[in-house]
Amino acid sequence: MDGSVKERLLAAARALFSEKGFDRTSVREIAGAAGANAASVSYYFGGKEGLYRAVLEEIWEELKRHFGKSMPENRPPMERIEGFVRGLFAFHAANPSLIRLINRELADPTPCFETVIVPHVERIAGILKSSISESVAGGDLREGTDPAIAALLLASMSNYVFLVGPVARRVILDPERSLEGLPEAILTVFRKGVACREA
Amino acid sequence: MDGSVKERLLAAARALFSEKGFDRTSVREIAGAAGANAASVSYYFGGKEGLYRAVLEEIWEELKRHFGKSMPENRPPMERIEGFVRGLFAFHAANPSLIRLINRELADPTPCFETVIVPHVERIAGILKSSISESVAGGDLREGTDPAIAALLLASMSNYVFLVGPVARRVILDPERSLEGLPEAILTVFRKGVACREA
DNA sequence: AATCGTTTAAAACATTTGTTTGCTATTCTA
DNA sequence: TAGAATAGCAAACAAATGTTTTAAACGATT
Repeated sequence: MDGSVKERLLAAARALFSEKGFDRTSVREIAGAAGANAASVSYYFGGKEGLYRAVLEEIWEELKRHFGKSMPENRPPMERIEGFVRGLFAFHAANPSLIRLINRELADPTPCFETVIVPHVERIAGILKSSISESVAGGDLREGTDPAIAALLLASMSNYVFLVGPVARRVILDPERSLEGLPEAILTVFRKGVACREA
Repeated sequence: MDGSVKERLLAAARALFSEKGFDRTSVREIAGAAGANAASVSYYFGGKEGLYRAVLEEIWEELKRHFGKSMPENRPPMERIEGFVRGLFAFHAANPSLIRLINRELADPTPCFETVIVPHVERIAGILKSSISESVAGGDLREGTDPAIAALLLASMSNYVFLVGPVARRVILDPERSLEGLPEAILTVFRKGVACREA
């Protein structure tokens, strides 16, 4: 075991919460995986929920950094939109089963939702919506496009696969199919769906 | 209270499971809402999971009937595709917060997943994919369209809003915006995204 | 070396969970 | 009508959970 108990708890909690969700993970299980005692969860994080909150915040910080790179502010809006989709897929590739933690929170909010999730989602949604607005103004997307709806549909396509998980992926996609071409497919559908000129 | 205890349990369980999910709903809570005793859950359904399974099966039967009407087999494939989207939205409108139960199961499978969810999803996915294939063959959708990916993206757009629930809808869409025009927006994006001629 | 605050573990604790056990009332049947 | 089966409930039960308590080990500082 390397790292402090606190760090190990955080890492173990992250893995277990990601895989099974908040409710189906017990503090004893986390502590066991971290090679620590169950009491240390309350000691360091004030309880199970505090640990969960810490995990969520850690993830959002990473996602923020990630989007900071894939959606550069100084680039044209259409590039930021593409960066959103590609960045999301790349992040997932680097952290399998992790986005499910966030999405699970979107589907079934815990008390953390309002304090840690909403602000971050609002931020990303804001960037996405304004990028779309700018693209409309700049003539890259069709006049009359509703930024909120367009953002929602883009987020839908980009998130759903990860949300429904490998099991459901198996049912809809072919069993051994990779997600290789999906970001491009999404962008193509998005572009043709709301664009007024070919990319 | 009307109906037998068994029926009342089923109705209460359906409402509570839909709203809060399996883990966060206790049998005492269900029994209380049904005006019955907690023991009756084990008595009639063999346990909490049995009751949950019964609820899921009931919902799928309804959804099946619903899709049977909105996706008529004797109509052209593009109409079935439209029927999928409109039917899903209509079903949701009639049963708010209910599709979340199914989607929650997709995101976090319980033991019921393999036995009750997979077969039904496979069925719908099959219909969707073959409708898309036929549309491609018939010239309504672009040559080279991948039916599996197209079906996945359509399902993504149609399901995500309901999955993330009212709370997250608030964040992405405007607060008081209705879902009125969404099915048409989805179909437009889908058509333009993978169609080769305007609808 | 003694003392203080921090860290860790084991055990005890209080709750909540789903389920089972008896027992009572009702309903159907012979 | 007598008896058996079913329906329903309150209470008891066992297991699991998150948390608190208690105490021991450790490390730095004086």
